[in-house]
Amino acid sequence: MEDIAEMIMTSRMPAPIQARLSRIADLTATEEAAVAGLLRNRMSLKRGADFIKDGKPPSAIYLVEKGWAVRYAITTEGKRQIMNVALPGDLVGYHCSLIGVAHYSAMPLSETVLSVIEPAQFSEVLAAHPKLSRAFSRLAASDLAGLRVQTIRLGRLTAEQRIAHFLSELWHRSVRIEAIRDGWMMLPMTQTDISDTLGLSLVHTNRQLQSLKRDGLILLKRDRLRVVDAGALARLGDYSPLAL
Amino acid sequence: MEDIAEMIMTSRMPAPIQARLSRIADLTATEEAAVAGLLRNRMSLKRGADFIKDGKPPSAIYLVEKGWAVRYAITTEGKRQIMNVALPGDLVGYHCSLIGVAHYSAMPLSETVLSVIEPAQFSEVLAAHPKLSRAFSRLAASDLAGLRVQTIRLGRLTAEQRIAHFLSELWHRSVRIEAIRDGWMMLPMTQTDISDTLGLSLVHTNRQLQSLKRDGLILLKRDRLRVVDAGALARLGDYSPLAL
DNA sequence: CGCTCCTTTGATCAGAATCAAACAACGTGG
DNA sequence: CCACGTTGTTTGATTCTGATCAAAGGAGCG
Repeated sequence: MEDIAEMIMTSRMPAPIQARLSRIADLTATEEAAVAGLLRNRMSLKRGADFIKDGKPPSAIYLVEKGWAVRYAITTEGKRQIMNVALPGDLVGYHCSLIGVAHYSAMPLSETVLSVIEPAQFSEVLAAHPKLSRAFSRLAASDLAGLRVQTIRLGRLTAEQRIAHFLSELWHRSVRIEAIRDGWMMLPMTQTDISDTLGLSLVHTNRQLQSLKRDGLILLKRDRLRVVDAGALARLGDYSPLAL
Repeated sequence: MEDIAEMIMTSRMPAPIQARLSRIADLTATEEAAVAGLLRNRMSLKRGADFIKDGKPPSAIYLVEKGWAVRYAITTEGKRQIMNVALPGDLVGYHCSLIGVAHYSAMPLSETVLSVIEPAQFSEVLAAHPKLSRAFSRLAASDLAGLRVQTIRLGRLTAEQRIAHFLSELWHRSVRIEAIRDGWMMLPMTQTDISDTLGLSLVHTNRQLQSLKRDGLILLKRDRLRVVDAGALARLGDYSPLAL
């Protein structure tokens, strides 16, 4: 019974965004259907395939369904800064499509499935459903909040703290979207990706990660992470989960 | 004649936001009046008087009319990180009011005049005027863009570059809002404020500023800044003005 | 099996933090 | 109107975090 109900549900609206929105506002069947209507086009990309390019007009709005993606920019000196990481259920490119030009690039970190949303259709749906409009505004607000946290992380935390803080955030967000399996989280980021997110050098990132392992706070294999002592890690990185 | 026309104009909608919105979309008289209706309550605050407090539900949305304000947070170690600076025409607290809790504090850097907007009234107006709604969404988008730029600045620029980049941004934004008088810009920030924005120590900030003065890129007095060679400063800081 | 990408280690260097203290400007009250 | 306290700026000396350089291991893949 449960299963059937769930299947019907997910056949209407893909799981990640469904879970996300339902935590923000509870939607009527009509509203859910409207969202589902936006998400009919899927696209599968492999690591590194930019789907938004800095300086170009974005061609769509993207919803991450499976896998991870990052927003990033490259300085004239060729250094890369990753601004944030988008997990399943996160929307990428909405605000760029408002301005008409992307001010960052976006790419998947691993094999990733995206829903491709037509901007015009998106604004139609928002206009027609005020409750959805509000829900998506809140999603945008949490994006903003995440960026502000990134600012603190880069500006005022030490290398060790940044890593502890960042891993805490990833862990916490993964818990929220139920992406922890058997106590492990898939972590499709290289250490280079992590350093480019945290404004550190690769070598230093590597050493700090090792130190966290040595201290028994985390376990880290190839592409999986396990946070052993989430409390201690959060305290070390001065991390507190965002409201919402 | 000009003066009278201008006075009528400003009696409808205060100058800073008027200029801002009109660059984004051209509004009808009705829409302008709707905005003006939101901005009837003014408030004057002195430096340091928090009008948004981290962790508390924000009581209103604020529009900076005169003076500068900053969004900031304090780490558990007591370090302050300023996330961004709000100049006249900038909106503060909109997204916090959506979430219902502020994830930063905000305070004026100097004697500052704010318009206090009732959140409920604000969303009513947005609901009633789709064009305004879109215009404010774009404002929000440029906020986001500014934060992303701050991320790059903190993560991948050297101290010298950060300062050059930041001063370039302030200068450019001041030009946009016509706040340059006789080639000088009011800069109501202490060097401590600047260091807390750029994630630097006070001492280092001071030395880098002096170096920019020595190199003839800027002139800096007590509370005024003059950018002598905007091109060189921008190049040094890898700054490029945001679209919009 | 050989290539490529990623991680790890070692050694050195430099940018920026910290510590300490003097100096300058400002506002206030006597 | 000046003395004084406060806040902000400047300077000097030292320390340390984290960058850079160089190169060796590992893992996955065609």
